[in-house]
Amino acid sequence: MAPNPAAARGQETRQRLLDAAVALVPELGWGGVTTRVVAERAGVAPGVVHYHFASVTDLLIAAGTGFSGGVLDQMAGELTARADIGEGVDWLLGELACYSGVDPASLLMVEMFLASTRLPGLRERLGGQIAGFRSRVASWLAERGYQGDAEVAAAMLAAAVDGIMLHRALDPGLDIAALAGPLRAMFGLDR
Amino acid sequence: MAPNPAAARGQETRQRLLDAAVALVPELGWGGVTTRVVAERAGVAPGVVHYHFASVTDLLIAAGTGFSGGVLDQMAGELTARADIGEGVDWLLGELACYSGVDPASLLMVEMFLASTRLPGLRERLGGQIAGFRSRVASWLAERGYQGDAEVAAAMLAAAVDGIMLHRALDPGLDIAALAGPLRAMFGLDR
DNA sequence: GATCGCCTTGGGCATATGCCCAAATCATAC
DNA sequence: GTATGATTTGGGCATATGCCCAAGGCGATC
Repeated sequence: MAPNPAAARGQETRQRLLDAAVALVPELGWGGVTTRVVAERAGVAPGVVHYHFASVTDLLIAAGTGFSGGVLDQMAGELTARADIGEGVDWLLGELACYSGVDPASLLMVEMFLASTRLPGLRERLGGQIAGFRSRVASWLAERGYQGDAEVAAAMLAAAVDGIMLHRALDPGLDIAALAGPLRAMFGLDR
Repeated sequence: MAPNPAAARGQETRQRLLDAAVALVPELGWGGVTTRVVAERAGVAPGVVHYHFASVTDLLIAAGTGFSGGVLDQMAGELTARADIGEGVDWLLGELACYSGVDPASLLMVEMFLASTRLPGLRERLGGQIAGFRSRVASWLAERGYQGDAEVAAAMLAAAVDGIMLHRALDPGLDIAALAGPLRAMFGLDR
């Protein structure tokens, strides 16, 4: 089976559709991304969408989980590379400062949370990714000598991160750096 | 100006539309609520929607902010009635246990967060309500002897609550009670 | 009974949507 | 040159959408 060059081009336009979807969901909302809009953004004819994907929803799920998987994997990798918990929390808050709460990445994540309540397929995939993230963070916490249930602390940390993201969307003036105090206290630091 | 009875009936059907919208947004998503669906749920003809509201979006904003205002007001009232911070945090977690994360109230709140990024009018109103909630909680924290910046702690608490809500939607097995440990630690309790 | 205000009805218009499909395209293999 | 295999095209269909509007109640006032 020779590596068909037409097939290769096909994979590339498929990727362009995925990229377009990732960009459009934050702009228009999960339900606002339509066949024609995503095709136009990707620079292809409308029919291509249903050639590469069974439905618009399928495209959105593939695009969303592809994005979230990458983000969570990289974030877990960088966090667990920190030498101690305090340093990790500080790094995490630094990262959060880059996310305004109304940036595309944050919005896409929240859109996926919501859509997953109506799409079992998405829910299963995203839930698995988050569980993986939590377990990696929990191992890191335990290795770095966290006193208490590391699984619970990791869940609380992940929830806090997303909560902060959510609230920054409404109040851009929220001072991220200041939140370090309570967050560090949560892990028994600064005593 | 006599209290016109026809006008009174009008206000009642207007309220039925608001109630229907509050029920439908969690079921179908913000963008999934259409003129005809909300009219049918309210038991009125489709035309009524655009008689009482300038647009479907207007209806959704009015319904959403009406709901969130009530929830936040009541929650702030009950929380700040607690005698000390530890008791308040425990009560809050108890409340959260009632919200599954996929219950209508939680979903409506998150839908509003997202929609507010695309609707300045909604954003302004919802942002104001959250700010009010935070300032009430901050006063309560300060009065109860919280050591540190009460405004920051209130913001972190509110964010944590919403983050927990978000994560429960994906992982119903998340043990709320266990989160009390890190949360209490955040306020310097249990030392 | 006639008049007046407000609410309600149900249909209609222009537009947008998801998905489909016969025909066109195009680089390669023969 | 022609056949092959895929991708791509652009239009089309049935349906759904937001918003509008002329006509119809319906109770209160005269």
